[in-house]
Amino acid sequence: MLAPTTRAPRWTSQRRVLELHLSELHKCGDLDRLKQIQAQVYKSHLHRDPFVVPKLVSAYSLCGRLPGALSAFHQVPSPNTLLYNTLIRACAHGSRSRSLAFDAFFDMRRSEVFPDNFTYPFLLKACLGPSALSQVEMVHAHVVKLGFLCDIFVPNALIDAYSKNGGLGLVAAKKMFDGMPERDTVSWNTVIAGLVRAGDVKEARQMFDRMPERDTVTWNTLLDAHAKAGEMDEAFELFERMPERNVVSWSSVVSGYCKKGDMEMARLLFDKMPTKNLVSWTIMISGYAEKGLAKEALSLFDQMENSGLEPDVATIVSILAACAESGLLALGKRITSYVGRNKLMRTTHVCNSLIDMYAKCGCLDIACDLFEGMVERDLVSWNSMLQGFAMHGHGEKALDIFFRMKREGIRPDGVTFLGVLCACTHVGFIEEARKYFASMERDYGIVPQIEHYGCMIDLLGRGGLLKEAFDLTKSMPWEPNAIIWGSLLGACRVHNNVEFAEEAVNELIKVEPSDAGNYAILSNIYAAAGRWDGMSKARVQMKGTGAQKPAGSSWIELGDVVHEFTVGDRTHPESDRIFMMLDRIGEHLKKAGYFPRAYS
DNA sequence: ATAGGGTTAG
Repeated sequence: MLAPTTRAPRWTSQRRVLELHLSELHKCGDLDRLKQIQAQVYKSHLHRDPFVVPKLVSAYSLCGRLPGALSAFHQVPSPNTLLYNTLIRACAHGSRSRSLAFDAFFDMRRSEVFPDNFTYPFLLKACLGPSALSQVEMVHAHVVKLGFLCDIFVPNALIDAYSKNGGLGLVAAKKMFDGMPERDTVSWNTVIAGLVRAGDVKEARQMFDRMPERDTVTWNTLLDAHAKAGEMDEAFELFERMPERNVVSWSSVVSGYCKKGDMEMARLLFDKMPTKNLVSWTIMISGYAEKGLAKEALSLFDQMENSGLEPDVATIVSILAACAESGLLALGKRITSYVGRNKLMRTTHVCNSLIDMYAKCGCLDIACDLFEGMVERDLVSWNSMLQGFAMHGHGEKALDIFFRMKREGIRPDGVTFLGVLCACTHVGFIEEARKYFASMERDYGIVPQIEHYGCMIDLLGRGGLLKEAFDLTKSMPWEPNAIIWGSLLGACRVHNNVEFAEEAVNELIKVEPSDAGNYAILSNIYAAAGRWDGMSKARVQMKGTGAQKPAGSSWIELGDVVHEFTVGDRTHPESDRIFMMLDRIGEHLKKAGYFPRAYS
């Protein structure tokens, strides 16, 4: 028998309605709606209600408005465990507010509000960055002291947090896993994911084979690991063997074949997918875009829209990155017009991707207009613009950007200095470059990475300061890589220095023995110096390694067709006319007094 | 009554 309906007191039903509205916000994330509801909360005097406020806090967090979450939190004079937990989760969510999660936690402890088993998984999400490992260790100690290891969610979250901290963290994660009295599928999946992240696909696979019960996530993790490692035979074998496939499984194989460049196979599987979501479309479109296949990418983008799916920020950013990589301006412009029609797309992130894409495609004027038109510029915006100018040889403009960002109080990072040093190279500012390089760590606390050394070495070498360039190479805290030896070698060629060149090329061959270009360069250097003995030695050396030099290529986009050219290639339909034009240009150059170097 | 961990696009 059902009990007769009892009428709840008016204030209770009002609160129920508000709670319901607030939990609906979890899905849509509508900020205006949230503000309306918050006004209702105030009007009903529920802004201190211990069950309503947590919902407000998480709704604000889901809308990406941490200040709103914080102010809702601060309305409550003495927050309880639930409210603190929601706040910690809200802070852990954003990338800039992670330290606030710990502030909230310490505040919670000071107020003698007791953490529970829900507190720690949230707090562990906030452990990222340089001091993450010690943070995880601290949380681990708390957990042990308060005895929350018995809730399997907590050790699982610990495994995840530990495993995100490199080799040392992975050791701790495995130790945690081994010490658990009981493990569930998530425990296994988390260690396996950690191993994959660390690049140890082999051990991940061993654990996968040892696992008592695998779910779709387990299969997907390993499938994707193989796909990302370029091992598509293994990936496809797992894909066929797995008992159940979902969108993620299909997306992973499609993505794997795209990365391998096997677009036919990728497309075949993409067409066979039982259900496609925004992610799968993004993978396929970006795959085409990255390969410069404009027609396919454009037509697929239209098909996606026709199927009723709205691209989101991630889709747009991903496609734009692919366009930037291949120089696919046509699709980039199509995306730009899409962004222009959608107010939701006017985010800093999207704008940054547009600037990067236009800059890399050589349209610096458009990139510049976009940059100047931005209302809110973040570090990435400044870096993209700076890098864009530097990359295309506009050293002064790049440095102007650097001075402007300093004036506006933006803290530069390592990427900024990479752009600055690159700009100095283009304008031959050796003295300035030395100054900036020295100021990185001293004034900004940025430890120069091997890329920064590479820039400096390149710059000194180009300037003819070969001795200084070699000295810097040897004083680096790392073993020089192929890029560094290569740029030293380039400098030796320009400045006709055979002694240094011999050393550089021998080192280059040590780190990159299968690149035939290196032997060719060595041989050319001997030839130029009239040392025929050395020349034939280099030729023999190359034969011995079976090295092959992949042909370099250049390409240009006209309309929406990308024309690609390689050395000696005569497959282009207009080939004869192109070579005729090249000859004419060559004549003009000679008349203007330019003679190509004998060896380059 | 209340909220939580692992995989895929960036």
